[in-house]
Amino acid sequence: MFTIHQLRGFVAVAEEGHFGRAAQRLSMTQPPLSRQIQQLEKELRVTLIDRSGRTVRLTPAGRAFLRDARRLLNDAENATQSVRRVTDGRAGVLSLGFTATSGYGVLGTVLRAAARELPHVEIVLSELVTRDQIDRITAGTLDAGLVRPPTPPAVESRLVRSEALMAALPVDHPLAVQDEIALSALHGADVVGYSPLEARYFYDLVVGVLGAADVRPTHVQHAHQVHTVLALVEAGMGIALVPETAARLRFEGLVFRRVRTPVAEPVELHVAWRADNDNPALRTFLDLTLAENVRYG
Amino acid sequence: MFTIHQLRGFVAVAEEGHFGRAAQRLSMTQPPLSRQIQQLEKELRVTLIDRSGRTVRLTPAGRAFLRDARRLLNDAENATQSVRRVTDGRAGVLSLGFTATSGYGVLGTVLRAAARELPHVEIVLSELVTRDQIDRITAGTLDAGLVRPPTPPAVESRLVRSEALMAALPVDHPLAVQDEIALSALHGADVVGYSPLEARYFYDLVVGVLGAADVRPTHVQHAHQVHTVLALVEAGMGIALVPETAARLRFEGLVFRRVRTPVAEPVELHVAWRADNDNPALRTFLDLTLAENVRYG
DNA sequence: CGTCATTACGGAATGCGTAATGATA
DNA sequence: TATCATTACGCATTCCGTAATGACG
Repeated sequence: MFTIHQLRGFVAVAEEGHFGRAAQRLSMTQPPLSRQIQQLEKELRVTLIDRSGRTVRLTPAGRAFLRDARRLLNDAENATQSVRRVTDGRAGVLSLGFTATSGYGVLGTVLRAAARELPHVEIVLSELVTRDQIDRITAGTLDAGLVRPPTPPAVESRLVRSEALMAALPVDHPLAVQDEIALSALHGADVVGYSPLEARYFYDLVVGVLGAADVRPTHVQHAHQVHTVLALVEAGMGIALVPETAARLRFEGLVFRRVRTPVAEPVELHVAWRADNDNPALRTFLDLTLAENVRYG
Repeated sequence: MFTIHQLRGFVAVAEEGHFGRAAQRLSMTQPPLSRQIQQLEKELRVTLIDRSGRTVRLTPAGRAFLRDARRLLNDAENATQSVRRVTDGRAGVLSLGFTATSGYGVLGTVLRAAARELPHVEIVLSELVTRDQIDRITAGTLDAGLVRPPTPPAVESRLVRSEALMAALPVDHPLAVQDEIALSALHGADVVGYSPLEARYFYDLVVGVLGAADVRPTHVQHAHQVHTVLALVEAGMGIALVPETAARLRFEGLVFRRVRTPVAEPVELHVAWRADNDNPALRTFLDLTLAENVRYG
């Protein structure tokens, strides 16, 4: 196989049309350059340069090879630049998990910021519940995840965004006339809740918020996912407490109202990753995700 | 810049996941392979392989570079094959001239045969009169041309196809009722002829054919190109003698009739080229063009 | 005969293989 | 401690530069 050095030599000679000038351009003397080309030709078993005259003229094969040689040199240079970008975290592949709910709000902001700031980083997305994300992060098949707390000590995590709870209720519900709904108003009301296993975080959150206020509603139904909960509300099964961003899911006949809770924004979304993950794109991705304009943008 | 050898080494190690086996595959021992990779990494200023354990694990940068390295090796191999095809005449660029009239018949046959037999040869076409084709062939800017004889001694040429002359005449012309028209029928008739300068070959041909038969028609008009001649015939200016393949130009209100000439097929088309042309694609192209199935296909 | 490419030759650098060392599971 | 990668060292090859030769205009 020929050498990249030989390609350089050939391209220089072809472009200068002169061994002497080509050698000068390559900071060397003519003889080794002459041998380089000879060796390249021997390797290819093809004559690239017509030496019948004293002038340098490419053969048809030489002209064809010149294009390929230029492209190869260019690609080699690009490969170098590209791999350096990967170590800088400015290129590469990052696998990112996210929960269904985070997809309505934070994920879009994060992806837009990444597309803008890290155009060479390809982000591979997987919608997964928090538990599965943590498993995969631990196993090393996921670089980062947008998850609900808590996270085990084995993985790092930081708060990305916290948001308020809102009440979702049918537009014709008596409470819908109010701008803001007190927790006490839910006492005895029909409430659509979350599955204690599959939606552990929201289950605990809602139970905690209502329990602290000593409000005991009637739990009429459980669902795994926020959009299912909203569908049940729309079907008239009751009221639900959902994160603020879920209000982006426009359901016909559904309204959202502020709920005053002890903690103003009790719904937390964290980004989680493994401390010893060596993907450089992870660092730049985390810097980006934890930047203020992404957290609140 | 890194070496193609280093790329080979890296790809082997990455694929085998083991320096020893990779070295075996490359028919060498581990130590130089190990150094090859180190040098590649030093050159790139990037760590490609995680050596923390005893196992070979690629870093994210390594995974990214593996793709590029494979592609570069593949492209280099392809470039070698490709340039060899050029010297075989099975690839490359061939510039071909043709006269407007040859475009109606032979050219299509030639191009179809070339596309079938020489798929890697790109044929660049130029429509030019014979005189300009000869000039460019002599100057070396045209590899071959489909021309009318005669050609000067400085260029080689071979007959590609000869064809009969036909009379083109308006559908309502008195002579149009005959299947075949005798030259003597043209005596005194209005005939649309060819320009003695710009269409020298056809001018000489028609004058020669008619003169030998001692037929003296009335030359009403000259034109450079066959399709112009036909347009004049259609306009009722007279009869014209045109090559057989020109009958492919379907003009409304125009019919073609056989003409009995001393030589059955007096219209010749030749392929011309310069003897010292070093484009290997020219040889294969000529072989193809002069093959029987192209000459008569 | 002057310019330009190729061949000739000597020294430096590179690269492989064998042997020794180091590190990990 | 056994396996696997890296470092150490000696030898062959490669590659560059200077000098000499050859060829075209």
